[in-house]
Amino acid sequence: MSESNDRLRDVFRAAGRRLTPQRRLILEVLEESDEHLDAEALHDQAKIHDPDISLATVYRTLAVLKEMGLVEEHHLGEDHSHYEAVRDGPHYHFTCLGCGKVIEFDTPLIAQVKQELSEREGVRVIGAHLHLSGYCAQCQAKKAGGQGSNEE
Amino acid sequence: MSESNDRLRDVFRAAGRRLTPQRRLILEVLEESDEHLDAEALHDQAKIHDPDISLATVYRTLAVLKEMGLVEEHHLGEDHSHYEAVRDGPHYHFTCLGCGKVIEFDTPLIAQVKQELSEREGVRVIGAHLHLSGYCAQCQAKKAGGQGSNEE
DNA sequence: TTGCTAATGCAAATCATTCTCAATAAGAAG
DNA sequence: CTTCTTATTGAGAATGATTTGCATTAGCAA
Ligand SMILES: [Mn+2]
Ligand SMILES: [Mn+2]
Ligand SMILES: [Zn+2]
Ligand SMILES: [Zn+2]
Repeated sequence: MSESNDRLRDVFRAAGRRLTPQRRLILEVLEESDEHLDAEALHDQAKIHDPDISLATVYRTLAVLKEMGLVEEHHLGEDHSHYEAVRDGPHYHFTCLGCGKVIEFDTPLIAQVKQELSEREGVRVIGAHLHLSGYCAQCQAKKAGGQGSNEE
Repeated sequence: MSESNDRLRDVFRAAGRRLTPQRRLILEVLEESDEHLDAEALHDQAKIHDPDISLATVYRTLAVLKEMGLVEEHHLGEDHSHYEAVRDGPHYHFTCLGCGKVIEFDTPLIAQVKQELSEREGVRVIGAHLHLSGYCAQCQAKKAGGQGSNEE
Protein backbone atom coordinates (compact mmCIF):
# COMPACT_ATOMS: atom_id res chain seq x y z
CA MET A 1 0.00 0.00 0.00
CA SER A 2 2.81 2.41 -0.39
CA GLU A 3 2.54 3.05 -4.08
CA SER A 4 1.62 6.45 -5.37
CA ASN A 5 -1.62 5.31 -6.84
CA ASP A 6 -2.86 8.83 -7.29
CA ARG A 7 -2.58 10.04 -10.83
CA LEU A 8 -4.08 13.41 -10.19
CA ARG A 9 -1.64 14.12 -7.40
CA ASP A 10 1.21 13.29 -9.75
CA VAL A 11 -0.14 15.71 -12.30
CA PHE A 12 -0.21 18.44 -9.74
CA ARG A 13 3.24 17.62 -8.42
CA ALA A 14 4.59 17.68 -11.95
CA ALA A 15 3.13 21.15 -12.27
CA GLY A 16 4.69 22.20 -8.99
CA ARG A 17 1.33 22.59 -7.30
CA ARG A 18 -0.37 21.04 -4.30
CA LEU A 19 -3.40 18.85 -4.60
CA THR A 20 -5.96 19.91 -2.05
CA PRO A 21 -9.33 18.33 -1.32
CA GLN A 22 -10.95 21.47 -2.69
CA ARG A 23 -9.14 21.22 -6.00
CA ARG A 24 -9.91 17.55 -6.34
CA LEU A 25 -13.54 18.22 -5.57
CA ILE A 26 -13.90 21.05 -8.05
CA LEU A 27 -12.39 18.98 -10.83
CA GLU A 28 -14.63 16.06 -9.92
CA VAL A 29 -17.75 18.17 -10.06
CA LEU A 30 -16.75 19.46 -13.45
CA GLU A 31 -15.93 16.00 -14.77
CA GLU A 32 -19.19 14.54 -13.56
CA SER A 33 -21.33 17.34 -14.90
CA ASP A 34 -22.64 17.18 -18.43
CA GLU A 35 -23.36 20.90 -18.45
CA HIS A 36 -21.26 23.97 -18.88
CA LEU A 37 -21.23 25.27 -15.32
CA ASP A 38 -20.57 28.82 -14.30
CA ALA A 39 -18.58 29.62 -11.21
CA GLU A 40 -21.58 29.96 -8.97
CA ALA A 41 -23.27 26.77 -10.12
CA LEU A 42 -19.99 24.97 -9.66
CA HIS A 43 -19.68 26.45 -6.19
CA ASP A 44 -23.17 25.27 -5.32
CA GLN A 45 -22.37 21.75 -6.48
CA ALA A 46 -19.10 21.71 -4.60
CA LYS A 47 -20.75 22.93 -1.41
CA ILE A 48 -22.84 19.77 -1.34
CA HIS A 49 -19.66 17.83 -0.64
CA ASP A 50 -17.75 20.53 1.22
CA PRO A 51 -20.06 23.15 2.70
CA ASP A 52 -17.13 25.35 3.68
CA ILE A 53 -15.53 25.71 0.27
CA SER A 54 -15.38 29.33 -0.76
CA LEU A 55 -16.27 30.96 -4.03
CA ALA A 56 -12.82 32.54 -4.12
CA THR A 57 -11.28 29.10 -4.05
CA VAL A 58 -13.52 28.05 -6.92
CA TYR A 59 -12.23 30.93 -9.00
CA ARG A 60 -8.63 30.37 -7.99
CA THR A 61 -8.89 26.67 -8.73
CA LEU A 62 -10.50 27.28 -12.09
CA ALA A 63 -7.57 29.48 -13.00
CA VAL A 64 -5.14 26.78 -11.96
CA LEU A 65 -6.97 24.00 -13.75
CA LYS A 66 -7.19 26.09 -16.85
CA GLU A 67 -3.48 26.78 -16.73
CA MET A 68 -2.85 23.06 -16.37
CA GLY A 69 -5.01 22.33 -19.38
CA LEU A 70 -7.56 20.34 -17.41
CA VAL A 71 -10.39 22.81 -17.77
CA GLU A 72 -11.68 25.09 -20.50
CA GLU A 73 -13.48 28.37 -20.17
CA HIS A 74 -16.23 29.36 -22.57
CA HIS A 75 -18.11 32.55 -23.35
CA LEU A 76 -21.45 31.25 -24.47
CA GLY A 77 -23.36 34.42 -25.13
CA GLU A 78 -23.84 35.11 -21.45
CA ASP A 79 -22.02 37.91 -19.71
CA HIS A 80 -20.14 35.52 -17.48
CA SER A 81 -17.96 32.50 -18.07
CA HIS A 82 -18.84 28.82 -18.15
CA TYR A 83 -16.41 25.98 -17.55
CA GLU A 84 -16.02 22.35 -18.46
CA ALA A 85 -13.48 19.61 -17.92
CA VAL A 86 -11.30 18.98 -20.94
CA ARG A 87 -12.14 15.68 -22.62
CA ASP A 88 -10.41 13.53 -25.21
CA GLY A 89 -11.10 15.19 -28.53
CA PRO A 90 -11.92 18.82 -29.06
CA HIS A 91 -15.48 19.88 -29.63
CA TYR A 92 -17.36 23.04 -30.45
CA HIS A 93 -20.56 24.75 -29.42
CA PHE A 94 -23.84 26.02 -30.74
CA THR A 95 -26.05 28.16 -28.50
CA CYS A 96 -29.73 28.69 -29.13
CA LEU A 97 -30.62 32.35 -28.86
CA GLY A 98 -34.17 31.38 -28.04
CA CYS A 99 -33.89 28.88 -25.21
CA GLY A 100 -30.22 28.99 -24.33
CA LYS A 101 -29.65 25.33 -25.08
CA VAL A 102 -26.08 24.40 -25.94
CA ILE A 103 -25.35 21.77 -28.57
CA GLU A 104 -21.88 20.27 -28.74
CA PHE A 105 -20.45 19.02 -31.98
CA ASP A 106 -17.21 18.12 -33.66
CA THR A 107 -15.89 18.46 -37.18
CA PRO A 108 -12.56 17.81 -38.83
CA LEU A 109 -12.92 21.07 -40.73
CA ILE A 110 -11.57 23.07 -37.82
CA ALA A 111 -8.35 21.10 -37.91
CA GLN A 112 -8.13 22.09 -41.57
CA VAL A 113 -8.64 25.72 -40.72
CA LYS A 114 -5.85 25.52 -38.14
CA GLN A 115 -3.59 23.87 -40.66
CA GLU A 116 -4.39 26.48 -43.31
CA LEU A 117 -3.76 29.38 -41.01
CA SER A 118 -0.54 27.91 -39.65
CA GLU A 119 0.87 27.63 -43.12
CA ARG A 120 -0.43 30.93 -44.39
CA GLU A 121 0.69 33.01 -41.40
CA GLY A 122 3.42 31.00 -39.77
CA VAL A 123 1.62 30.89 -36.46
CA ARG A 124 1.42 28.00 -34.04
CA VAL A 125 -2.19 27.33 -33.12
CA ILE A 126 -2.78 26.06 -29.59
CA GLY A 127 -6.46 26.54 -28.95
CA ALA A 128 -9.59 26.76 -31.06
CA HIS A 129 -12.97 27.97 -29.99
CA LEU A 130 -15.83 27.86 -32.44
CA HIS A 131 -19.09 29.26 -31.20
CA LEU A 132 -22.12 29.18 -33.44
CA SER A 133 -25.42 30.74 -32.47
CA GLY A 134 -28.91 30.75 -33.86
CA TYR A 135 -32.15 28.91 -33.21
CA CYS A 136 -32.62 25.26 -32.39
CA ALA A 137 -35.25 23.12 -34.10
CA GLN A 138 -37.78 23.56 -31.31
CA CYS A 139 -37.38 27.30 -31.14
CA GLN A 140 -37.81 27.59 -34.90
CA ALA A 141 -41.03 25.63 -34.71
CA LYS A 142 -42.25 27.77 -31.85
CA LYS A 143 -41.54 30.91 -33.82
CA ALA A 144 -43.15 29.74 -37.01
CA GLY A 145 -46.24 28.20 -35.42
CA GLY A 146 -47.77 31.13 -33.68
CA GLN A 147 -46.84 33.27 -30.82
CA GLY A 148 -46.57 32.48 -27.22
CA SER A 149 -44.06 32.05 -24.50
CA ASN A 150 -41.18 34.38 -24.61
CA GLU A 151 -38.15 33.54 -22.61
CA GLU A 152 -34.72 34.96 -22.73
CA MET B 1 -30.06 69.79 -51.59
CA SER B 2 -33.28 68.69 -50.04
CA GLU B 3 -32.81 64.99 -50.63
CA SER B 4 -32.50 62.61 -47.76
CA ASN B 5 -28.88 62.04 -48.48
CA ASP B 6 -28.30 60.40 -45.13
CA ARG B 7 -28.22 56.66 -45.42
CA LEU B 8 -27.42 56.06 -41.82
CA ARG B 9 -30.38 58.09 -40.65
CA ASP B 10 -32.64 56.00 -42.85
CA VAL B 11 -31.24 52.84 -41.35
CA PHE B 12 -32.02 54.11 -37.90
CA ARG B 13 -35.47 55.27 -38.84
CA ALA B 14 -36.20 51.89 -40.38
CA ALA B 15 -35.21 50.36 -37.06
CA GLY B 16 -37.45 52.77 -35.20
CA ARG B 17 -34.55 54.49 -33.52
CA ARG B 18 -33.19 58.02 -33.46
CA LEU B 19 -29.87 58.93 -34.96
CA THR B 20 -27.97 61.08 -32.51
CA PRO B 21 -24.58 62.70 -33.00
CA GLN B 22 -23.23 60.38 -30.34
CA ARG B 23 -24.38 57.29 -32.17
CA ARG B 24 -23.02 58.53 -35.46
CA LEU B 25 -19.71 59.32 -33.84
CA ILE B 26 -19.35 55.98 -32.13
CA LEU B 27 -20.05 54.12 -35.35
CA GLU B 28 -17.61 56.34 -37.20
CA VAL B 29 -14.86 55.69 -34.72
CA LEU B 30 -15.41 51.98 -35.01
CA GLU B 31 -15.49 52.09 -38.79
CA GLU B 32 -12.34 54.12 -39.02
CA SER B 33 -10.41 52.00 -36.56
CA ASP B 34 -8.49 48.99 -37.77
CA GLU B 35 -8.30 47.58 -34.27
CA HIS B 36 -10.73 45.73 -32.06
CA LEU B 37 -11.56 48.44 -29.56
CA ASP B 38 -12.90 47.88 -26.10
CA ALA B 39 -15.50 50.19 -24.62
CA GLU B 40 -13.00 52.38 -22.87
CA ALA B 41 -10.69 52.78 -25.85
CA LEU B 42 -13.71 53.59 -27.96
CA HIS B 43 -14.83 56.12 -25.39
CA ASP B 44 -11.40 57.74 -25.43
CA GLN B 45 -11.47 58.00 -29.22
CA ALA B 46 -14.95 59.40 -29.21
CA LYS B 47 -14.08 61.99 -26.57
CA ILE B 48 -11.61 63.54 -29.00
CA HIS B 49 -14.54 64.63 -31.14
CA ASP B 50 -17.13 65.03 -28.39
CA PRO B 51 -15.51 65.59 -25.00
CA ASP B 52 -18.86 65.28 -23.23
CA ILE B 53 -19.87 61.88 -24.51
CA SER B 54 -20.37 59.48 -21.65
CA LEU B 55 -19.19 55.94 -21.20
CA ALA B 56 -22.75 54.89 -20.48
CA THR B 57 -23.77 56.15 -23.89
CA VAL B 58 -20.94 54.18 -25.44
CA TYR B 59 -22.23 51.00 -23.88
CA ARG B 60 -25.83 51.78 -24.72
CA THR B 61 -24.93 52.60 -28.31
CA LEU B 62 -22.87 49.46 -28.69
CA ALA B 63 -25.89 47.45 -27.61
CA VAL B 64 -28.05 49.24 -30.15
CA LEU B 65 -25.55 48.90 -32.98
CA LYS B 66 -25.09 45.25 -32.18
CA GLU B 67 -28.82 44.71 -32.26
CA MET B 68 -28.95 46.45 -35.62
CA GLY B 69 -26.22 44.23 -36.96
CA LEU B 70 -23.80 47.08 -37.53
CA VAL B 71 -21.33 46.06 -34.86
CA GLU B 72 -19.93 42.80 -33.55
CA GLU B 73 -18.71 41.97 -30.08
CA HIS B 74 -15.73 39.69 -29.54
CA HIS B 75 -14.20 37.92 -26.57
CA LEU B 76 -10.56 37.77 -27.50
CA GLY B 77 -8.99 36.13 -24.52
CA GLU B 78 -9.33 39.24 -22.42
CA ASP B 79 -11.80 39.49 -19.60
CA HIS B 80 -13.70 42.28 -21.29
CA SER B 81 -15.30 42.72 -24.70
CA HIS B 82 -13.90 44.19 -27.89
CA TYR B 83 -15.96 45.63 -30.71
CA GLU B 84 -15.66 46.20 -34.42
CA ALA B 85 -17.86 47.51 -37.21
CA VAL B 86 -19.35 44.77 -39.33
CA ARG B 87 -17.80 44.63 -42.78
CA ASP B 88 -18.76 42.90 -46.02
CA GLY B 89 -17.81 39.29 -45.57
CA PRO B 90 -17.38 37.46 -42.29
CA HIS B 91 -13.94 36.90 -40.86
CA TYR B 92 -12.35 35.14 -37.93
CA HIS B 93 -9.62 35.80 -35.41
CA PHE B 94 -6.34 34.46 -34.13
CA THR B 95 -4.84 35.91 -30.96
CA CYS B 96 -1.19 35.57 -30.05
CA LEU B 97 -0.84 34.51 -26.44
CA GLY B 98 2.60 36.07 -26.38
CA CYS B 99 2.15 39.59 -27.69
CA GLY B 100 -1.63 39.89 -27.93
CA LYS B 101 -1.58 40.59 -31.64
CA VAL B 102 -4.82 39.73 -33.44
CA ILE B 103 -4.72 38.27 -36.94
CA GLU B 104 -7.89 38.30 -39.00
CA PHE B 105 -8.57 35.65 -41.60
CA ASP B 106 -11.33 34.10 -43.61
CA THR B 107 -12.04 30.62 -44.82
CA PRO B 108 -14.95 28.97 -46.63
CA LEU B 109 -14.67 26.02 -44.27
CA ILE B 110 -16.73 27.72 -41.60
CA ALA B 111 -19.64 28.03 -43.99
CA GLN B 112 -19.31 24.29 -44.49
CA VAL B 113 -19.39 23.71 -40.76
CA LYS B 114 -22.54 25.80 -40.49
CA GLN B 115 -24.12 23.86 -43.31
CA GLU B 116 -23.15 20.53 -41.76
CA LEU B 117 -24.53 21.44 -38.38
CA SER B 118 -27.74 22.86 -39.77
CA GLU B 119 -28.46 19.62 -41.57
CA ARG B 120 -27.34 17.35 -38.77
CA GLU B 121 -29.23 19.11 -35.98
CA GLY B 122 -31.95 21.06 -37.71
CA VAL B 123 -30.76 24.32 -36.26
CA ARG B 124 -30.66 27.67 -37.98
CA VAL B 125 -27.24 29.22 -37.62
CA ILE B 126 -27.14 32.99 -37.39
CA GLY B 127 -23.73 33.85 -36.06
CA ALA B 128 -20.31 32.21 -36.13
CA HIS B 129 -17.33 33.13 -34.02
CA LEU B 130 -14.09 31.27 -34.51
CA HIS B 131 -11.29 32.24 -32.21
CA LEU B 132 -7.93 30.57 -32.54
CA SER B 133 -5.07 31.22 -30.17
CA GLY B 134 -1.40 30.36 -30.05
CA TYR B 135 1.85 32.05 -30.91
CA CYS B 136 2.61 34.27 -33.85
CA ALA B 137 5.73 33.85 -35.95
CA GLN B 138 7.67 36.51 -34.07
CA CYS B 139 6.81 35.16 -30.65
CA GLN B 140 7.83 31.66 -31.70
CA ALA B 141 11.18 32.96 -32.83
CA LYS B 142 11.61 34.85 -29.58
CA LYS B 143 10.87 31.72 -27.58
CA ALA B 144 13.15 29.42 -29.56
CA GLY B 145 16.10 31.76 -29.30
CA GLY B 146 16.05 32.43 -25.59
CA GLN B 147 15.52 29.16 -23.77
CA GLY B 148 16.03 25.45 -24.14
CA SER B 149 12.42 24.74 -24.89
CA ASN B 150 12.17 22.06 -27.50
CA GLU B 151 8.96 20.89 -28.94
CA GLU B 152 7.72 19.45 -32.21
C1' DT C 1 7.51 15.11 12.93
C1' DT C 2 9.07 19.50 11.38
C1' DG C 3 9.29 23.54 8.56
C1' DC C 4 8.48 26.11 4.70
C1' DT C 5 5.16 28.22 2.12
C1' DA C 6 1.27 27.33 -1.08
C1' DA C 7 -3.56 27.31 -0.53
C1' DT C 8 -7.74 28.59 1.91
C1' DG C 9 -11.80 31.37 3.79
C1' DC C 10 -13.42 35.67 4.49
C1' DA C 11 -14.19 40.24 3.45
C1' DA C 12 -13.04 44.15 1.06
C1' DA C 13 -11.67 45.78 -3.38
C1' DT C 14 -11.77 46.05 -8.46
C1' DC C 15 -13.41 45.98 -12.96
C1' DA C 16 -16.70 45.93 -16.51
C1' DT C 17 -21.20 46.85 -17.44
C1' DT C 18 -25.97 48.33 -16.28
C1' DC C 19 -29.36 51.13 -14.25
C1' DT C 20 -31.85 55.36 -12.23
C1' DC C 21 -33.38 59.74 -13.03
C1' DA C 22 -33.75 64.45 -14.26
C1' DA C 23 -32.60 67.15 -18.29
C1' DT C 24 -32.25 67.32 -23.22
C1' DA C 25 -33.16 66.97 -28.00
C1' DA C 26 -34.70 63.92 -32.26
C1' DG C 27 -38.17 63.74 -35.22
C1' DA C 28 -43.16 63.55 -36.27
C1' DA C 29 -47.06 66.42 -36.65
C1' DG C 30 -49.24 70.69 -37.40
C1' DC D 1 -40.90 77.15 -37.91
C1' DT D 2 -43.22 75.70 -33.45
C1' DT D 3 -45.07 72.33 -30.64
C1' DC D 4 -45.24 67.88 -28.53
C1' DT D 5 -43.99 63.31 -27.38
C1' DT D 6 -40.74 60.47 -25.67
C1' DA D 7 -36.28 58.29 -26.92
C1' DT D 8 -31.75 59.41 -25.61
C1' DT D 9 -28.29 61.48 -22.85
C1' DG D 10 -24.84 62.47 -18.83
C1' DA D 11 -23.72 61.68 -14.21
C1' DG D 12 -23.23 58.84 -10.87
C1' DA D 13 -24.96 55.07 -8.06
C1' DA D 14 -25.71 50.19 -8.35
C1' DT D 15 -24.83 45.62 -9.81
C1' DG D 16 -22.59 41.32 -10.82
C1' DA D 17 -18.57 38.86 -11.73
C1' DT D 18 -14.04 38.14 -10.53
C1' DT D 19 -9.90 39.40 -7.77
C1' DT D 20 -7.10 40.40 -3.97
C1' DG D 21 -5.13 41.24 0.99
C1' DC D 22 -4.48 39.03 5.03
C1' DA D 23 -4.39 35.96 8.80
C1' DT D 24 -4.82 30.98 9.33
C1' DT D 25 -4.42 26.30 7.77
C1' DA D 26 -2.48 22.39 5.79
C1' DG D 27 0.30 19.90 1.73
C1' DC D 28 4.23 17.74 1.21
C1' DA D 29 9.33 17.40 1.00
C1' DA D 30 12.91 16.50 4.04
MN1 LIG E 1 -18.59 21.66 -24.20
MN1 LIG F 1 -12.06 41.52 -36.68
ZN1 LIG G 1 -33.90 26.84 -28.61
ZN1 LIG H 1 3.02 37.28 -30.78
